[in-house]
Amino acid sequence: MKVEKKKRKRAAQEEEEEEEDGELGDLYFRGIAAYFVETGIQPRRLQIWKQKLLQLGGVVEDHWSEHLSHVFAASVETVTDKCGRRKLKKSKTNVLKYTWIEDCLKAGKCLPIDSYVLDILPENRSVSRNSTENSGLRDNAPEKAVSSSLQKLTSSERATTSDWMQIINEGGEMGVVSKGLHKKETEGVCVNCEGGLHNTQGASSEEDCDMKNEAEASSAELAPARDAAPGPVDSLKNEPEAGYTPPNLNAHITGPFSEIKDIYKEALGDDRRAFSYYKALSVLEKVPFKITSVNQIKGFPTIGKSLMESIHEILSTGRFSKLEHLKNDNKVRVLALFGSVWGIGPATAQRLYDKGLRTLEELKTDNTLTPPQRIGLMFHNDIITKIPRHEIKEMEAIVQKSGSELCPGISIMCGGSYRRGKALSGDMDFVITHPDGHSHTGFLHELVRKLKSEDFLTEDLRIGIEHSTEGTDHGVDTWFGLCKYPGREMRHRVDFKVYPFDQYPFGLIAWTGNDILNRRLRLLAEAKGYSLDDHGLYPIVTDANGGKVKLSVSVPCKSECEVFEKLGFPWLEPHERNL
DNA sequence: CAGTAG
DNA sequence: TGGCCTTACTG
DNA sequence: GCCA
Repeated sequence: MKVEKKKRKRAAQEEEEEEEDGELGDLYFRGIAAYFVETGIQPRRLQIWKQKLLQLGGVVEDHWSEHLSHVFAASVETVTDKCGRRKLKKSKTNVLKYTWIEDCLKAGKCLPIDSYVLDILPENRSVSRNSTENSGLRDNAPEKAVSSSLQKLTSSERATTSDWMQIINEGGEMGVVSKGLHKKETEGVCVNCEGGLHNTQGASSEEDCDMKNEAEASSAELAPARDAAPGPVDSLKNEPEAGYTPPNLNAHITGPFSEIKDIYKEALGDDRRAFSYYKALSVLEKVPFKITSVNQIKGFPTIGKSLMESIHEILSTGRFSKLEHLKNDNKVRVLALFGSVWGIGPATAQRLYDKGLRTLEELKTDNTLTPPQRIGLMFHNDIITKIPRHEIKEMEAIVQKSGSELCPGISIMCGGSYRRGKALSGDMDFVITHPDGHSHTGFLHELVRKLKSEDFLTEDLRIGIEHSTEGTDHGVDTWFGLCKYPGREMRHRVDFKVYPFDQYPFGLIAWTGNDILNRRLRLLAEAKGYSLDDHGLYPIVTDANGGKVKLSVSVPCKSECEVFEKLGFPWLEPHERNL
């Protein structure tokens, strides 16, 4: 968490499409008009594919129709659910696996489609396949279908495509939220929401039950939308969630980028530049193929001129001179080391350096460190060590058990990167509430005391405000500190946040992240005349003087998915929030 | 208030 | 060229 | 650092 839960900036905008692309030579996707069946595909990968397709001369449509040249899907099942078996067979559309796009990108050219065709079987789903018929259909030269489909592309359809890109690319400016996404929202949000709450990791049994009821309640409210589209809902419900953590194929780039990002942030205090690398990292990590040429990522969002040059250097020479330069600078190295200590930022690191200190050992002799910094220093090595998922799961159970003993019905959930399904996390973020709306008051102090007595919590780093018993304020109890995995002395960073029940969904979203999602939700809220933070969604109204005023009463939301829904943002399972 | 964190 | 988050605690 |  530590690393990724930081600054968020305005993410990249859509690039200016067709215009300049028209002059480039290698638009090997020219003439392709495609629809993407999204079921079972990570949103980020979809984004990249669509982007590349557009970039290289193709057209992406947000709905299926028979004039399209290509349809891409993860499997036969998903595509037939979405488009209908009969229609597909009737049309001349090439139905391909997504791997075709990946391989084309890798190859840098348009490959033959033969081995990528998804065979649409006749009515019975049995195994027998009519390869003759299929191959006959598929062997149509793409150009043929393409040219005709191109002619049918009206300017309005192209505009649709642009809208799509805009949304995919940024999620900002969502005031314009478009048809394609909107459709998906109304179809999928309720059922997905239910699934999402079911899937929440390690909730105590009572709490799991509560959450389930909550989800069902909200599903019921939205029943009309669901009833309106039974087919797609079924397919979404059965959607197999493949690979929560796709392998990063571009560690040769993201590794050095991550290093330089940390240096900019923790040693040099250049947050802006650091965040540029951070954003680029989140894009590069999800590129579904190994980048071997900068041409493959030309025009990607968040990757501008400078980063392109850096990537080019890494690809062609295997080195990253900018990073080497920084790492060879002894002062930068010391600043980065000091800055990696919890509680010590760039300014303090610089001050300590100026005092002549050079190592963590020497730092321990300094008497100007604050108590939290001293603790951060003492357990520096522990704290920077990532925690394996299964250990977090056990520790979550410990906290839940103690919490329940203390206050039956309390809900304690570990959010952060753990909830997003990561295999390793830098820390643990516990988000706590109580469904009765009042028992959370004063709970945190007791919980911390009990967990300390059990030798689980060890050191305090920071203690948050006291929660008002009146409930008129927005106070959220917080506690930051360290804990021990049972039987071991190593310390881990732990955060607790206790929310009143009505603010809980907002807190849970905020502390599940990731940062980029939070940023997008916040921008979207802003565009729709709201202000979103970790305890509510507040309408912004214009007062008599024309000034903007944030109402103090939040739009009520009983669940995470209700927040997504109110914002008009397509529902994302926790593991889908690694944007 | 600056510095720091999430 | 300037904007790129917000809020709250520590000392 | 990226972007409008």
